[in-house]
Amino acid sequence: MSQLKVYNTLTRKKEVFKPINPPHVGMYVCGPTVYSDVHIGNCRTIVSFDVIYRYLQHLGYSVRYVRNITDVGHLENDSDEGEDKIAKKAKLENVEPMEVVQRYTNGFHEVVEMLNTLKPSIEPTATGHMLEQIEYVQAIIRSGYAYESNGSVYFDVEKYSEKYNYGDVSGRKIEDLKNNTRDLKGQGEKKCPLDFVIWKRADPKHTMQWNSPWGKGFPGWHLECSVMSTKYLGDEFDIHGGGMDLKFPHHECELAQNTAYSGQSQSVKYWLHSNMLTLNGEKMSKSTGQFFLPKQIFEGTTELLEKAYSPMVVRFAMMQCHYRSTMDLSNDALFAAEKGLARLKKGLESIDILKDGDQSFLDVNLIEASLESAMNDDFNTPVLVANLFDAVKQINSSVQNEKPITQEDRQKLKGLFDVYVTQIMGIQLIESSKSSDDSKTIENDLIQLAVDLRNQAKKGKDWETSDLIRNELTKLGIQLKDSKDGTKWSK
RNA sequence: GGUUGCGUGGCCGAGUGGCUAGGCACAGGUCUGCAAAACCUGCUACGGCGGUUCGAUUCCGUCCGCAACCUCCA
Repeated sequence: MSQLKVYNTLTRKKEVFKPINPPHVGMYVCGPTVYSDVHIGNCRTIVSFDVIYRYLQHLGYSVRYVRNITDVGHLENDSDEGEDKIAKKAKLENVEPMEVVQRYTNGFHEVVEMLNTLKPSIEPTATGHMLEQIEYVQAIIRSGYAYESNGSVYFDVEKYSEKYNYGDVSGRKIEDLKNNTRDLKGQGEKKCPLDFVIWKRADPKHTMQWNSPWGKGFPGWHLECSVMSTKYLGDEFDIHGGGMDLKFPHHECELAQNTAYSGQSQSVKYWLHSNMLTLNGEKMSKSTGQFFLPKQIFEGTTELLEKAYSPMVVRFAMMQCHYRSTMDLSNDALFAAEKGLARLKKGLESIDILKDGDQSFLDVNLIEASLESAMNDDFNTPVLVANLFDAVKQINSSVQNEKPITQEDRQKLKGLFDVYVTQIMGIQLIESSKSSDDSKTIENDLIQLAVDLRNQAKKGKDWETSDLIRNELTKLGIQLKDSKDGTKWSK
């Protein structure tokens, strides 16, 4: 069996994955800031790490998956006047900040559930860890890497970089950062423009504020992830994930905070980053309005797409692209994914109609090895999918040529689909058969009646009538398929 | 401007120093009263120019184009 290799942003290499305390694995992924609807680009990251989570479990690891909800502290910008995103939204809509938080947290959960992602083991919130965050700030001040200034507390990047490397995650050099920092207004409280806020003074009008040793205020955005990851996973843990765009400054700051806090410079063993989703070649982004919402795809209510695509189709489209590559979302891509998914599904169904025999036409172990090695190569789902399609091709041609398969291999082959498609990629091939209510039964019976009538017409070679029925049913969105075994229909 | 990454056939997207994924689309075929669907077969690409090499799409250099980050974003 091959070993799992993961691409570590820190070393920019694929490394053999060795957990710190096997069989336990600690994984922290940056979740959403719940100040507006989650868009489909956000979802890609969640789905990417969902597959990673699922695969680690498949390998037998006991994973503690922590994903935060940012409900305070995320500023609009880095200046002193920078406003908290949630507070701003609450003011705008004249509601409680926690109302904003609750609404968009609910929306986020609803969408990621539709995309069939597993829930994290712990989903902590920033507001729920205020004491821990204040203590963390105090600890960093004690260690000498933070200073108070006018009621706010800043992380001292220059001091930090005397002993440690600031820039490891994003691959930056401190000199370059100094030279390229834009001049922002209102940075007077900082010793150096690179310093970042870990505790922010709140003015009296601010709706979200807590008492602290430095007066009333709220935590800086980067702080919560440091605090909550180490609280639940320890000062040293295995995987930290998030979107590429968080490398700098968010993850860079997080790592610096961790190190300053614990003196342990290897707080995270593997940094994993998923790439961006693009729309017409440009990054989806809330701040530029360049995005669409998941529901617009599921319901087909965006002009950029020709029709609606189900969450499973969207998820499958994501699987056909590696998590570290940018993925361009388009109607063509989704259309192709929809057709491909149907093909995969048909392939699975065809396993049942393969002929019994003493020998098998295909080597199931070989297929299994190909699926496993794809996933072990830094979670390469596109290759996994390609290998599955290879299997489908073999299945189809065997159905055609009536080649046999042993009972044992048949079960094993079906098992592979279940494990790799359903459990690891999280794609439901078989729709959960929702108990058909009465009206649906009647509908089905009526359709069957029309089909029967048409078949009677066909028997009498009354093509005019039979085509009329077929065409009218097509107009209603019902497709008829004639075959040797009779006529089947689908919606 | 700085940093990082990318540029693959009609489209989407893997990967590799020689054996040159996969899906969609397209073409031909099987099936069919005709369709549709399904299935089978076909379709040999890696931005330009140099270099290293027996051999490069893959390594190196350079040029062009694109993107991300450098300010909030998954």
